[in-house]
Amino acid sequence: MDRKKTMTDGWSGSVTLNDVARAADVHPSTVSRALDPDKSGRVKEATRLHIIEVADKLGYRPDLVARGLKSGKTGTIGVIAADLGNTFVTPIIHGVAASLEKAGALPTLAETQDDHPRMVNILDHMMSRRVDGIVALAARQADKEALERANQSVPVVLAGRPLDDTDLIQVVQDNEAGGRLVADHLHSLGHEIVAQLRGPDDVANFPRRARGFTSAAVAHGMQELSFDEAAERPVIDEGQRLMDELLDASPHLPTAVFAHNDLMAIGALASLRNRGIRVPEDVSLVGYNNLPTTAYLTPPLTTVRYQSFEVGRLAGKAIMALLAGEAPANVLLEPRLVSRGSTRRVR
Amino acid sequence: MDRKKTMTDGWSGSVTLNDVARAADVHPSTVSRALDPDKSGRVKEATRLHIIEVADKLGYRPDLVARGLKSGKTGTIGVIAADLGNTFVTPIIHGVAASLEKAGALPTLAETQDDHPRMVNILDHMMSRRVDGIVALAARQADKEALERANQSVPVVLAGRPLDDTDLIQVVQDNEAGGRLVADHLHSLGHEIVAQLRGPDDVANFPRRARGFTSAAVAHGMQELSFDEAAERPVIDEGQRLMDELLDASPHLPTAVFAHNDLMAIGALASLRNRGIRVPEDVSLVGYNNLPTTAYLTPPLTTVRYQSFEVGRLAGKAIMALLAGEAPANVLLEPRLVSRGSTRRVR
DNA sequence: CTGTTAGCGCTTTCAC
DNA sequence: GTGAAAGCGCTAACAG
Repeated sequence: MDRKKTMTDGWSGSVTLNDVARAADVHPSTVSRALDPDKSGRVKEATRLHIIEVADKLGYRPDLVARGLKSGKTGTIGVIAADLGNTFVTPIIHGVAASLEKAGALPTLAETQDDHPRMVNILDHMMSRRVDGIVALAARQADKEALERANQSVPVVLAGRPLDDTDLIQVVQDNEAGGRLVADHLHSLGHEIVAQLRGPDDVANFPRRARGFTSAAVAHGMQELSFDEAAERPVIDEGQRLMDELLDASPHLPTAVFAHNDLMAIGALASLRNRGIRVPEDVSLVGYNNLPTTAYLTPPLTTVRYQSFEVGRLAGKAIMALLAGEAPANVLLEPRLVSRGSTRRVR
Repeated sequence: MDRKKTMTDGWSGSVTLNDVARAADVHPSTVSRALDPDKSGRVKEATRLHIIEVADKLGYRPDLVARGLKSGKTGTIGVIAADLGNTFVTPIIHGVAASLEKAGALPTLAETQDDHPRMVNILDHMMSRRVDGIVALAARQADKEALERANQSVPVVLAGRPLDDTDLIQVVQDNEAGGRLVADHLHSLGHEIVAQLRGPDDVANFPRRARGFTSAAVAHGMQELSFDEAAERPVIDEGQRLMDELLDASPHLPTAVFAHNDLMAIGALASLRNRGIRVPEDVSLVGYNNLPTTAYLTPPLTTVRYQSFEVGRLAGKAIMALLAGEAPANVLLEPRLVSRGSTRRVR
């Protein structure tokens, strides 16, 4: 490993603007100008070319940290997720990264584990690092004040998880509409007795889905089994557990079940299968998010498309717009039902 | 939005060490010492407490950018993935983030899209940002020199994707052993005619899996159908396409197929199903990675466990060790076969 | 067009 | 124990 050695006698990365200036026999500020696309006009073409040549030969790399100290901009956007292990957030991060790249910015990641004190810590830490902005995928209602406080210092955009009663810019899906779509779909198939497997209450997506579903179900005159227990976390195991409990608690089977996300639906499917209840022959099942593998389940899962990448992309765009002094609007993406084999007309 | 206003008259984040010094009526360097855990001993207890109190009251946050300029350490580790849309990398990033957090560092992300020039750009950019180290998940053989060059400046660790003929520290799984496990498993079930659906050649994981599989198959006296086409990318669609081609090209069916990852296996399953070929009755099928949903497919997929989170965690640990001047060893994690319903004894 | 000067916020000698 | 002074690498007035 050469690093140790080269570190001592100066590796390529440690060539500074001053070194270039000395080698090119000009003043540092001239180098600064020559290398800045915006200002290279103010430098004589010949010197500019000379400087660039010298800089190249020396392997000069601008120090963005030093530049950041001066300019106040770090080119870094903090991205705060609840849990990077959750496949739902990945496409959002992907989208954010794609948007930032166009502006030469880079995302820096942290995880709250859905823990409020951790969220506060992370916000603090990110301010200390002078991130230019924050995209929060992890917002829970409890985090609202902390996020709004952060927004006093740098722009904050919420992505994928909305918050009630806030002025923060939000890029999310219309979850109520999504819930309604599911109820509409089930109604159109003749279902009259339905139930929900709820995701955690404190993540606004889930109560909104529930509200949309219930309101449409009521409007259609459907009967919803009352089952208010919510999953601790919206994961496969919890879906299975809730489905088990619903089956144990209910005197009669619903003809259709709406699981608040695909992972919970997969768990529900396992629960039903274990008891010999067939999907969709005995019970129809709907998920949410349209994860890539849901189409390959048996039966393929009916679900609601959540354009996570798009959410991330637009959130990234919004944060860059805020930094440019513009005032981006909230975005509410429209859900779309993806009808597959796990739902069928009730006999 | 208060930001604009507060930006003008000074928001909480802009309280500097100098402000604290002035308010506490001491010299800036005393504040610096009082707030540095390592040096707080050299400050009188009373002044220290006073300073801390004042700092708190003013809402002082150290500026990590300024500190970084001085110390040369940014507390940032560059993480380079090929494609954040690939669910295989997410747990690795998750693991890296978890390890870094313990050291107060944060990952900064970029994507190569498996494009070599982009890799070079990203490395450049990350050096410019003075990242303290780099964890590369995206290594292709073509990137070797660029990564080794970066390693002259800051420590580089490879995670999840190995590289041949390099001294870079690597944290990966023993893919050859994984391939052998699959062949052993199929042999133990009496399979004699087998085939592989190959992942891209330029990602060392896949040729290694292929090599391990073939060598064990040969050792067991099994016959491997020659089918050398490799997927462009290791995804569902490509798995389906390759399976289709294999079926079209081969005069007789293999009794078992090894898809180089789970996504390709899912595609293969769809292809087989479309032709009325049953898994596992007619053909056994094996994947690789043990993605969470594979257990819920019909049939549940036999696969090889890849401890991605662990790979990330250890890679993060390795990079922090390198920064601490230690010399971590390469890590080669042992794969484990997860036997499920998609493979059965041949009749 | 180019050089001079100053300083971003912090740490770190070196004095006293 | 604390203060003074210098400087990390860069940019941004301001001169000339």
